[in-house]
Amino acid sequence: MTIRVAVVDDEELIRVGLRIILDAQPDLEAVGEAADGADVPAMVARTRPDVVLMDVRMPAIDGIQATRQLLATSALPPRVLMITTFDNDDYVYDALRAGASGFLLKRARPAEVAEAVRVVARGESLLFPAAIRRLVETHGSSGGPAGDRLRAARLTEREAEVLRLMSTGLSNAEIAASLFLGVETVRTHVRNVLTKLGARDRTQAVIAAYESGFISPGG
Amino acid sequence: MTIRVAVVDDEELIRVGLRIILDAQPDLEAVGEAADGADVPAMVARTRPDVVLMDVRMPAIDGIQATRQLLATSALPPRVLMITTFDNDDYVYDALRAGASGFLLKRARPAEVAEAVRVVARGESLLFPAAIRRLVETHGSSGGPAGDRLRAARLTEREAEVLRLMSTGLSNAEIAASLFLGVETVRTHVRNVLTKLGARDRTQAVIAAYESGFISPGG
DNA sequence: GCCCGGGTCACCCTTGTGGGGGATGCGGTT
DNA sequence: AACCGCATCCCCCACAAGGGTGACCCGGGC
Repeated sequence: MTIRVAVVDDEELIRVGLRIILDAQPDLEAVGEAADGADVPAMVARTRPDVVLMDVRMPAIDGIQATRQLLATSALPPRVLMITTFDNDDYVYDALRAGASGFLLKRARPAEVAEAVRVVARGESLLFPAAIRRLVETHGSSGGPAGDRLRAARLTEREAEVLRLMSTGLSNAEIAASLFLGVETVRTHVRNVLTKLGARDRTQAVIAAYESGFISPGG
Repeated sequence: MTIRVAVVDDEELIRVGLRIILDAQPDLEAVGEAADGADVPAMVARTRPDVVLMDVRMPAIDGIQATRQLLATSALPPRVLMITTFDNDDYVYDALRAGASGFLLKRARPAEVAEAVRVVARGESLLFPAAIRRLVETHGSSGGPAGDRLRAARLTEREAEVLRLMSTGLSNAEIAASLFLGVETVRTHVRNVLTKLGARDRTQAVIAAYESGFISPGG
């Protein structure tokens, strides 16, 4: 029932810190560590984590490569949460393509770390705080991995419907009128959509919808 | 208090479909139909609709001409919402010049149709989601009631820059920080962008940016 | 039986947003 | 000189939006 988590980072300080944070949660359990991407396959095979917190920059094999190997060679691969400083995240797109489920800021608070682990363990994704911004500005998703992420966000039918209406520019009240619902209900759905997409507001959610291919320009 | 709507389209299937959609809404009422622009004046005089959904292409008199006649000859003309497939939008300017209040995609979802009708019935224009396409970059022609709208859609460099940042999901404060401006300045630019695009809020503006090609998914 | 996810709706609270003004300076144009 | 578009910044105000929390009902799985 507990979520098994492994930590991959070349800095021991980070590993220890994350382990403490994780073990402090009743539903999380730190089951393994690795100091380099090269050690990941063996460690994962041994400890069978549900989620791997993976640093990007590491001496021998970096987090992107390690993630790619992991998801390509394993039968039931764990979810991978990339650890990033956000200072230089040109690799965001590469990480998504490699199959990462989301991003975790190194300066995230313990509660955020724990929650992020739970989210990806559920099979959902954590696109926003770090990722979409770069997706928009730099390379393209081109209906590729980002689309999988959004689909993996597992919106319920109602939430997807609300997101579609949000993406046409409707306000909460208008969505409510269109679906014959109360505004409070729409607000609930919108809130769930924002949470699941990691979006801060409806604008970011709509951007995510476009960037992921959930919505296509021109219809 | 119900909004009276008339449908003008040469395809009966479209007319029936729209009528069903409209009558399904408690606040909308389909009051008239016409199969060609030539029949519009008489039909409008008889049924006195608040909004006319007008197809562009019709056998004898097309939607542009019918709209022009309607708004020129009637004392209190109804609002006209052009129905378009968006395949060929060369007539967008002509439609706006003729006095159309907005555009409706033929593949629009029922909820969107209903909402579009409500919007134009309120006297607002609906440049969404079809018409923006060129407005951002291109400048319209001159003259006519819609000429101002088109000219107004020309964004200044600063406004375009702000729109770009809005389209990455940034808040006003974040845009201000990015451009080393005061928040009030950004608010002014945002307000101008919204006005020029006919958008009600930043979400609609971002949608317009995507729909117009001003922003493309994937950068 | 119970639990749980989904959908529905309610309340509180804070803040960002957007609409309405206006003011200033600056660089072109006429 | 007068004008105007543009950019910058200021005020007030109303309200939608978003976060947090809790509630109810339903249907399905344990």
